[in-house]
Amino acid sequence: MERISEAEHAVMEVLWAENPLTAAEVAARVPAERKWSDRTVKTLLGRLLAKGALAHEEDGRRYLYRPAVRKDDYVAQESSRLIDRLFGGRVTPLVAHLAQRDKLSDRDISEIEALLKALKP
Amino acid sequence: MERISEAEHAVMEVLWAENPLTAAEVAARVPAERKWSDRTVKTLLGRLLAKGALAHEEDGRRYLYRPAVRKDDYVAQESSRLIDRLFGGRVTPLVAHLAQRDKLSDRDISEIEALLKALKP
DNA sequence: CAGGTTCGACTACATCTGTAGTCCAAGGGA
DNA sequence: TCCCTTGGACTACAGATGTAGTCGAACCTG
Repeated sequence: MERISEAEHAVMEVLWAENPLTAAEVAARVPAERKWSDRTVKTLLGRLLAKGALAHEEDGRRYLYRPAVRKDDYVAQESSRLIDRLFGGRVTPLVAHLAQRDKLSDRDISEIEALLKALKP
Repeated sequence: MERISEAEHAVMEVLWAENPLTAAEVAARVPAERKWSDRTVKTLLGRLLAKGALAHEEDGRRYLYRPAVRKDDYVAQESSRLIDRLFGGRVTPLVAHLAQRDKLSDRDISEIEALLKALKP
């Protein structure tokens, strides 16, 4: 799976949320803070197509775009990437780090505990 | 704190592990898989200096480099970045994701549970 | 049917990255 | 002293990325 850049990721999010969409529809749904012209969105759609991250079907003379990679796979890949690079591939140091940096609220802690408990046989 | 690229990060790791070091010493300590010429390492050191991620003191006509940002801060920043982008800034979904993708071994689970228990008042 | 509109394809261009190469001055060895 | 080495500064250059602009064909509107 070819690497998806940050800007491209914003486009993927739109299509993971709803698809298929035309280029104009995607542009309309990209978060407004980006302030992208629709040219920009089209460029990103083109690059994502070329990377195989999107598929398209023709609808008259337009394309309807839909994801060709699953969000979950993308998220897994990016997460692993970070965990490998910063924590030697181990999850515990990541959690320890978050804990130490006070990134975990009491509520987070409870939720995660419940989650882990459910995982145990 | 200006963004540190992946290649630059490899150089930072060397200096976080041991410092101060000369450029040649850094080059000697970079993981061999990188197969970087020492020119490359010098370029990266220069860029990191320019970004303020490193500090240098003069030692004769050479520089001794040392980190100017703490590893922990860097790690925190990169972690937050990912969690914000992929999990809406919440940690629980990250852990849930890792769990669901079988990234958590039984041992991870036990370790994390112990860690969380220690955090509770 | 003619002209404006909309599409995708292609082109542009500055910046960042990865990976070096060149240049000149300071040092060190013969 | 003279040359070779070593150091940092500056330059290079291709590929990725962010952010568009241009162009020709197909459509719709009047």
